[in-house]
Amino acid sequence: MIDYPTLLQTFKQLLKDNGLKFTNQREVILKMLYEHDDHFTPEALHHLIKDNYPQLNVGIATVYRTLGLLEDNGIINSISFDAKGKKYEFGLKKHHDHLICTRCGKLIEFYDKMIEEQQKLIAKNFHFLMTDHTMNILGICETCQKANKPQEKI
Amino acid sequence: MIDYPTLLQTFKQLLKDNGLKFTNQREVILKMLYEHDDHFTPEALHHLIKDNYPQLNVGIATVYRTLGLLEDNGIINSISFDAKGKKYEFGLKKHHDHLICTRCGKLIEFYDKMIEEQQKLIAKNFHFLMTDHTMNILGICETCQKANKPQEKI
DNA sequence: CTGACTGCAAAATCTTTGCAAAGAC
DNA sequence: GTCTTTGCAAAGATTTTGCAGTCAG
Repeated sequence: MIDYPTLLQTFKQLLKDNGLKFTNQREVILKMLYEHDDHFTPEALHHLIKDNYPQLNVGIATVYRTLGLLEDNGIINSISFDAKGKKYEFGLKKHHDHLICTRCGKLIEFYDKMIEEQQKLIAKNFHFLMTDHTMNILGICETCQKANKPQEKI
Repeated sequence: MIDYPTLLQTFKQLLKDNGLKFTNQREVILKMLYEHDDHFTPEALHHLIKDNYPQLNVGIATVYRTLGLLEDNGIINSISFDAKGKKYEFGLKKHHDHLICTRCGKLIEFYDKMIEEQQKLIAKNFHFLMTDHTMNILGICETCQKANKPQEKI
């Protein structure tokens, strides 16, 4: 995976190329997503940053604006799992797919060689030059299954 | 696919089994989703119903409540596409995935048995109760590869 | 009759926007 | 110094909830 100094360099160049400015807020948001191999809602990320960099006093609006910026440039990815918004993860890492719990929103990453191979085959059969793919398996995670064993809501 | 009278019967039984009542509003919402092979936001569905059954005067809250009820029982599915909410579709039909051309935006549906089976296996390994899954293969279609047209956003 | 359902409006969430002050270059 | 960015608060957009009247069984 890309190392942090290189990532930072790339990010700075990207900003420069677009007449944008490199700010502490932008760096901290990038860094948090790089360092944590996890998926964050904008709000969770905001909390995390406030805890780690209280003196910066980052506003939630800046978090949203920076996430949009990073996503537009392919540095992070977002996943929509329900009506309660998106989750973001650092994007420049090994390809993987997701299991998403539709009750608690938990995301689990997985990689399956057979599926990757099969996708290549499908693309080939349709004479498609595959550049990317996403797969989400939606369902109910083990914890939620146990927690809600008796079906109550009709 | 299930025929409407059977679906209605199933729905009524489901309600009865849970001490819930069969109402005109609930039937109309079910019927709309059954009859249209399309994806609706709650708001779009609300409009459609108001246009078709103006005398019922269905409230948006009832649409949300009924969609939740139907989804919880697997009669309809929801898809999250961005932070702006979900779309719903009738759920008791054949699954398919998509190939998407990033140059011309063409969308090709496909179904692959091996991938479907493999997904089940993955869900099982994670003790996930799979309710749905989506797979999109992004790339360049045959036509666009030949045309070698300049890249543009979908 | 009784308890569930409904529409309405208000509240709750989540995200975006306007703006004056602060900051990057 | 100039133009972008920021935090704040207000506005938007979407979804949920409280409640009194209505309706199904």
